[in-house]
Amino acid sequence: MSSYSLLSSNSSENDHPDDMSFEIMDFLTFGEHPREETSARDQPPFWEQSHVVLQENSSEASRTSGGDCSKQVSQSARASSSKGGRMKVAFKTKSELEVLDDGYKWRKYGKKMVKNSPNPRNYYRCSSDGCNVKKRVQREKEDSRYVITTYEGVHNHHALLPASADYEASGKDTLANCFQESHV
DNA sequence: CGCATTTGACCTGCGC
DNA sequence: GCGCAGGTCAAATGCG
Repeated sequence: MSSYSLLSSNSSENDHPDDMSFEIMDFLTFGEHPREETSARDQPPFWEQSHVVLQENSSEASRTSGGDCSKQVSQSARASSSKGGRMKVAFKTKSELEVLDDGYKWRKYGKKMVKNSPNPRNYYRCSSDGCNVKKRVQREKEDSRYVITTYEGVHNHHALLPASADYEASGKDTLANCFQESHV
């Protein structure tokens, strides 16, 4: 896995540092852009939505994303089709939790210590039948407050958990909610 | 008891 | 061909 690298964060501004449950620091996409293929779907995964948003508003990302979720996007997405095949999305978040609630149910299937990092990498698979989307979660070595999450593949189903509705009611933040807010 | 997590073993790809 | 590193499997374990 050396076909990409995370963009460094340029942003030092933080509108609501004390309110932050996490910040979205970097966001990258890989492989085919799913928008054309999945345009018929009424509810694409949140990162696809955000990918579109961030690409279209790349220069405005940092100021359009400081909404109710108190999240901040410091760097916009970069698309690549060099690898072809499976869609990959990677982003860095500031969070105490490693597993951010994105509305899908994940099953952990592996954990590995990686070279050049004191933090282990965790491997998750979508637990829905027939959906082989995977994600890797690893804390950044320089600053373990940041979590690097890489999604691989595209869900062939809707979110298992009604994250938006449930968490809206409880006032709890989710990645999905944040991106929804950013989208407006 | 069923399901999720843990964790060591195994597999695979890549560089030398 | 060998060794290393990353990724996955699956038995053991824990928890609700």
